[in-house]
Amino acid sequence: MLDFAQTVNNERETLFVEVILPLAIPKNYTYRVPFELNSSVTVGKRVVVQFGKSKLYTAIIYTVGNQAPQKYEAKYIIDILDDRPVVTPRQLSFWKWLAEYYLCQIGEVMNAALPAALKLASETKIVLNKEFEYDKASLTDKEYLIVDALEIQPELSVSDIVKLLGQKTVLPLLRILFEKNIIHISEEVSDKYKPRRRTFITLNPVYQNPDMLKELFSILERAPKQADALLAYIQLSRKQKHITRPELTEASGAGAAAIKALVDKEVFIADERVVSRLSTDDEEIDENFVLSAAQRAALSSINQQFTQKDVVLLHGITSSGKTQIYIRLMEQMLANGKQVLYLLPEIALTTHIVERLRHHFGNHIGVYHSRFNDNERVEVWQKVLSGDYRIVLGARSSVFLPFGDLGLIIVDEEHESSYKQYDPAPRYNARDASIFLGHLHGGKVLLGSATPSFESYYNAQTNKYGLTELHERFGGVELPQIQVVSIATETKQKTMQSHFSSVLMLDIEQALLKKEQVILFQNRRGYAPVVMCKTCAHTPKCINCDVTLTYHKSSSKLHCHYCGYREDTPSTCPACGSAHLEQKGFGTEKVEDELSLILPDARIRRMDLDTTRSKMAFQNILNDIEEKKIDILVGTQMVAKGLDFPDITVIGIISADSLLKYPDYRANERSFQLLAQVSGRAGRRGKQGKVVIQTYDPTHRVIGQVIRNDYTDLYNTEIVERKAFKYPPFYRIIQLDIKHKQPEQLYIQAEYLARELRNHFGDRVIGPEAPLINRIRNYYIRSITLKFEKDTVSITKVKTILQEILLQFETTKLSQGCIVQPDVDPY
DNA sequence: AGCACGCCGACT
DNA sequence: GTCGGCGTGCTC
Repeated sequence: MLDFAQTVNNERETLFVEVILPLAIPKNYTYRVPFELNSSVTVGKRVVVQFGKSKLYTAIIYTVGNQAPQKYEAKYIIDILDDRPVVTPRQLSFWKWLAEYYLCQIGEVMNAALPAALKLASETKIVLNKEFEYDKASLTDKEYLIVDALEIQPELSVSDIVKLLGQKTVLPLLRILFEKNIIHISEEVSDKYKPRRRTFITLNPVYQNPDMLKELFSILERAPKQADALLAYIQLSRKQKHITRPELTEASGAGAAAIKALVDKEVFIADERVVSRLSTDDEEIDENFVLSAAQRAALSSINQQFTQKDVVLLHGITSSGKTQIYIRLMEQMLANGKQVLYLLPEIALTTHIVERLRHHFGNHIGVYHSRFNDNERVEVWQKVLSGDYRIVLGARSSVFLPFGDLGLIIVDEEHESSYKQYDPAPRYNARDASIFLGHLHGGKVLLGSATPSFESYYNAQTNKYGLTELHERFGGVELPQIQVVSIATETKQKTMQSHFSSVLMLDIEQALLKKEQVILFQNRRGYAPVVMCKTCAHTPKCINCDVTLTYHKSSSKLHCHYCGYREDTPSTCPACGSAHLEQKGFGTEKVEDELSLILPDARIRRMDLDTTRSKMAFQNILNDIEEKKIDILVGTQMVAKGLDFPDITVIGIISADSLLKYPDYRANERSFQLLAQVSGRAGRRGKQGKVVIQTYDPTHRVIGQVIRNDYTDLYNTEIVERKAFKYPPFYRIIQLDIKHKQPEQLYIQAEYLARELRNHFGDRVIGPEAPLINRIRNYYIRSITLKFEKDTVSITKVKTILQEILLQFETTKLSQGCIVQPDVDPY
């Protein structure tokens, strides 16, 4: 169980609490505790406080003290929402560390950490003052509209009134009505989380006696519907322990009335229970797998290294059976009474892996990811807090769950860039945060990958982390055969059919004949990334961003992939009026389209952001592959992850060039990871897979390294450049994204900020530079990059100075309208 | 993040 | 002359 220091407070003493508000504000606020709540204030509980003129927020108690603030009169806390803390002191330390490390506000961390349902909704409700008589004629039109609406519907929220009037500024109006005593403003905080309840039906134990049961059936002869219901119950009870009323109604076909009649007769006993929204498959623990010799060696190596090191990197090629090693490690932790967090990239969190682990660990395992709704998230939160869940399988955000005693964190596919959150702050990396989290719990961290990030591999090479390598594919599965095809050569020989080389087509056709499956990878969604006028070379651009619009055939519109803007595809050039518009480049949509022309009988499906937007779509595609309803799957990066199906034997990389040419220092690392990962999808037991890589640059160094599956060579060549050009893992990078609506202002201000930074950090400051995309959502962007030597510069000191500079910058008149967003370790 | 205060253009 | 646009600053 968790152990919270329950503060026992003198009832006469005036207490003050410092709270964290779920806002991006730079400090915590102090509230006064009413005497009657003195004994209930505990760090980590939620309180309701008023902040500002009218807003109520759910805040978390951060500290409890008895010192009255000197400079202001503290407001009272309005209420305490919890009997026991929902956030542990350890989590609060974690939040604080995260805010400091990633240069953001602790309120932003709170927002990322707590499920929305634990942050109460503050809804300002408006009601009429019934005691007051007023002259309707004295009201303005808008005031009348409000009063009239309130006579029909007694309670309206501010947002209702905004909708009603069709204008944003209703508060002054409401204030007048309030001052005229016509309305009341009542604020109500409602707890949004409601546990799910189900009515369960059980048979009155009296009827366990066969004679009684027989008698019951004869009584029910004249009530056939009820007899049906009883029969259905008896049949169901053989299959499952718990039977809900809806299940019984469905199974019996007897209708709700018959069941109710039996409940009234006390044949059935109905009781309402809180049930889990999460799957509650009955426990079944399967221990029957045996590790190979290589796996056993790896496992003992990991265990041995954990005695000296807190972090171990497991470098194991695809299909080397890393998951089974994880399972063994988890079992050890459970035996020691510790909790385990198993992190996976969101995309890899498929029912496949969940079921596999449920199979082993039964209901002690919780799953947590963004596809869950909020009620489900709160439920996982509570069960982790209570210790019901010993293992959590989750995506990035599960590092925020309230673990009591975390013995081990496994970060699978640790190189995945999706561990880094970018958009709302905190811009944190769950892999790096895990290492600190593990440290807070005195637990161990295992990083697993077939293609480790250079940061992790470097740390392993320099003995900061332990290293275990596993280079043997489990069950003797062969590595796929990789063939590189020169697009240039095939084009010259006229053997390309649209985007498909003769080599790839032959392999696809053979696979189809053998009823095997094919994956085609194209790292670009949409149909044509660019539409260009043949006459004047005009290309349509987004109105909000500095990017060309991508043509999507399915919607027949041009889409912006950055802000979601869409417009109709013009039939003539908007600039010169020419009718000759040309589509340049190609995305997954076009690949799918053209392939279906060449192979009309093949069942082709596409998997990318556009086809998996809905909640179940992703899973549906996986199911269809499994059931062999799909012959060829065309997709983006998504297909590289989480697809583990035995009948996929051919993988085609339509164009490796967009990966290799990507203008970023990590392009080679990324390309290798992606190509190695996609290739790993080909072939399984007894079938050697085939990978075809199409490229204009078949002699590219990285392609050679992929073919030889030579990670070490890749690492050794790249690491030299990383050092020479001052990149991680030798340097720490902090990037500052500077945004402004007016480009001229942006340039001036960014230059000014860079100068200020140079005064402190010298030539460690690079830029301002124009990023790849100059403008997003109507904000122009510049970025300043800071590079600090890892060995010799204290990053903590750097951050302190940096924050001072930023604070100073933000308070000068020179930074008007400017937004500066720090991004620490912007992988 | 809200929300209020405060200062400039287009309307009754 | 006011209404209302959004820039700026504060919230315990």
